[in-house]
Amino acid sequence: MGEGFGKGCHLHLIDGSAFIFRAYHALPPLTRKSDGMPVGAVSGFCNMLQRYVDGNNGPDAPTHVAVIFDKGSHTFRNVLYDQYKANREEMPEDLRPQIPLTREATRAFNIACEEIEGFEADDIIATLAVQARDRGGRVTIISSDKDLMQLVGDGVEMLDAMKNRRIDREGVIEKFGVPPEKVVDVQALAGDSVDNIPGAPGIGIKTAALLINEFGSLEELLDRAEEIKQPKRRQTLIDKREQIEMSRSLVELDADTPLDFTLEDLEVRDPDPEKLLEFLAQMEFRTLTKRISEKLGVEAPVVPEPKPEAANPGEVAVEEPPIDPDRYEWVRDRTALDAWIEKIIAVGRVAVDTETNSLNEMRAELAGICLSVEPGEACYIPVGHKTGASGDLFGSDELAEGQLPLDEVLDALRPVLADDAVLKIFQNAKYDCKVLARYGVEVAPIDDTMLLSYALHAGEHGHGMDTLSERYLRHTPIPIKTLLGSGKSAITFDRVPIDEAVKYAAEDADITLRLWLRFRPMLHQRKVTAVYETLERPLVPVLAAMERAGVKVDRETLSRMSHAFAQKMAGLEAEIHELAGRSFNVGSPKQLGEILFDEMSLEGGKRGKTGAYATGADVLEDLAAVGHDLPARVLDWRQVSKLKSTYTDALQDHINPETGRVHTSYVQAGANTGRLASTDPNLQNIPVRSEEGRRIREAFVADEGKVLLSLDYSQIELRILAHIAGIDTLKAAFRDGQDIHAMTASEVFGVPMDAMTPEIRRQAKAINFGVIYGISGFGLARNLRIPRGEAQDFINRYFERFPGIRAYMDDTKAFAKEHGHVVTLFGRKIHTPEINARGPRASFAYRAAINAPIQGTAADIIRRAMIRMPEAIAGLPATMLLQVHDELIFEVAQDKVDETINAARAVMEGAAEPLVKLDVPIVVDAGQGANWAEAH
DNA sequence: AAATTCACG
DNA sequence: GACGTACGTGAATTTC
Repeated sequence: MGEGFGKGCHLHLIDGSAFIFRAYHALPPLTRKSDGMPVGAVSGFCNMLQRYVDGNNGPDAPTHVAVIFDKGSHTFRNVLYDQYKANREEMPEDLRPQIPLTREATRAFNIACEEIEGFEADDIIATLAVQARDRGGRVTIISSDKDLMQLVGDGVEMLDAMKNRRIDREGVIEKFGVPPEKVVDVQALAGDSVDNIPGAPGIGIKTAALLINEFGSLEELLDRAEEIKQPKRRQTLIDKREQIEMSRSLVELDADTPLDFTLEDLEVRDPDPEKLLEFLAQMEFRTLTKRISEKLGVEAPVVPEPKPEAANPGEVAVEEPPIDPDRYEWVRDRTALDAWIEKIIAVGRVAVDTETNSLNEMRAELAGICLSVEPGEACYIPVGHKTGASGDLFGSDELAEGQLPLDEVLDALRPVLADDAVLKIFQNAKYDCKVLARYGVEVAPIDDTMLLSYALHAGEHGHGMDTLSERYLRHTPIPIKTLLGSGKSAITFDRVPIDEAVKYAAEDADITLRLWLRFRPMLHQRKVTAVYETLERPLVPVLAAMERAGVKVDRETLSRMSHAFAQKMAGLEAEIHELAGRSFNVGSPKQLGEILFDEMSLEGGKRGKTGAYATGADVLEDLAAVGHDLPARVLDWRQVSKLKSTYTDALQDHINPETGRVHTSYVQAGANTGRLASTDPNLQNIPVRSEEGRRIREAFVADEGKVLLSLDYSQIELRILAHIAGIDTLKAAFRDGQDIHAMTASEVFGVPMDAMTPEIRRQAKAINFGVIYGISGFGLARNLRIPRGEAQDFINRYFERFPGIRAYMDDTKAFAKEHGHVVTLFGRKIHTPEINARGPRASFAYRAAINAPIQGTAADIIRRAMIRMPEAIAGLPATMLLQVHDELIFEVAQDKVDETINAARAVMEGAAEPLVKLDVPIVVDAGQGANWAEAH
């Protein structure tokens, strides 16, 4: 033992509970490999201790140190107030078993570890701090807990280890507006929602500090409460005196905790390397064990390596040769090609991949085709490679050596590709099928590893070849960049030297086949065969046909609008600069934020995480509403700018010169819920909500003698919600064809239907949508721009009136937590891997899990309609062109409009059947016109 | 490449 | 103890 504690000594007191919680929330839920014990918080805790110890050198190093923990949940404060900390959530299940381990960790670092039954850590810290101070020593409390700030002063400081910021007397005044000795008085008034300390209702820290500074102390304030001018505040202080005084006793720390140890026991000790490393090894912290053993100059104990995980748990490993690009074959003559075709027919399946000179399926020209029949056996048949790939600036259009003629290859392959008895396997079949179709080659039947993965793993990960190969084959494919380069100097695939192309291209076919071998049997095991066979596979040719058809877009109309928008923008820009007093880039949120909140010093400037002011539409609207002209003009400018750049300008570039039409591409495996996505260009977000924007739809026109037809599902998601959650009132309303939002308003707000106002209906509509999105008080409040409490009241009343909705939400959450996925009415599984995470990520996952079955079921229904549509309209001069989530757009000869509507509507309204019989009617509205604006 | 904003259902 | 929030998308633009 060293000398007694006294002058010159420096005591560090670490708030152990704060360390634990911070560690727990900062790290993903790690488990110990050998037995699955959760150890994430312990790991973080050790890292924090290690960092703390490392930082302790130099003149300011502590002479004494202890980590202080809470022990027991019942303390003297619970006797004072039975609601003390009553709103605390239960400790998470996976944290509880880690608590004793953090004590062990502390001892392993050879740091004093102190706790006393029935006392909070804060009281022990207070007691030690006071003792140390009284004996002339310095104290640093390592915590950012504001409850400890009352201890600061006279050589006692706090240190926020996270921000590495010391908090002294000045810091406390900054935080509380009063010096440390009056912090308790302020806290007594302000209360604390975290610890459930009531305080004085309606008084926060700011007001409390004001009052205490004015009256000098809490006692004085309460005694002279009559003198307060504000009537409400005066009354509160008089009425709630008892509650405020009790709050004070709750927040005041007890510096007389009976200790069973002394300050001398806390003397800093060097860690015992053997003991520390043994603990770390036992926890199986590899990195930390290594780092600390290096630091201490000791050999690291052996931590057992975990067994490598099987690529797919539950899967039998497939015996396959390694992926070796040098083994692939370059097919350069007819004999070789015929041998491959013979092999394909014998096996009855082949993985196919086409290489082209463009990613645009409507323009791409074939460079070559690759085939694979068995893992490790693949070939590349080049047909369009040009000479002069490198060195020659312009290349040359001369065909390179060693290629069969394109026509000969296609003629030879055509029968196999159309052969019912030969399955053609692709990764993203739609792309290859569209390219081949342009060469007059039909491909059927097909399988698609991307869609297999989508049916199996939606929500778990992406479904691109690279992702799948790395995840399921533990192999990183040759990056296409190594062949094509990137940026300006990038070349197209038809200019890649053939010997290199063989390795890359054939590898893709090899990988596709290997993925197929794994995924195919998994469909049954995971019970998603029906999803794949009825919702995915048959949709491929339907989408391919829609994309190839394209929609006619009138360039003149767009061009005229572009010019009008440009003029309007210029006018607005001049006005904006005038109002700002100087010129700046209106398109730059950063510059705009500085103008608004720094130069013009408008209220409400909030900075985002990057430090820039937020200038979103909601912010600007609030400013405009209080009479500021500049933000109002910027909103106008932004609207016009968006319409011009994204729509009238960009859309013109997408008009295919050969067809005069715009050919979007649908991403079938993009959205986790089963929805499609539309890209290049996105035709699912063409403006409609604003009058000005809607006019862009006038540019989407029908060919001569034809009209555009739009059929859309009415309120499909709410109908599905009513069915799934089993809400009789809602179901009846839909059956009776009532206004569903007005009905909701009537039920929730108690307003009779004949007294309904548009405003009340609007609020009910927002709640209805909110429910579909996994409602929260915060979200609804923001949407309706009402106080959060009011929004919460709405929600509560809604749940009271429709208890089935809450039951649905609870059940869905529980299902997701148990199974890791949710499921649509048609069996589509949407995985929710983050549902058991913690913090904001879990909240996201929760809301997504609520929404997914509803959005996903709607997506399934329209998919079923689309798949049946070609046959239903087969005899009609009608083409299905576009899908916008709940809407299908057709182009049809003028004289067959009614017949088409009848046929298409029947398919859409009956799309759920026979698999699912909904308790609510499905209603489809129809519109027609020369352009999309008229048809919608 | 990331962040911000905004268009749609 | 502290934090961030309606669900699902794609594209243009600015900024780093």
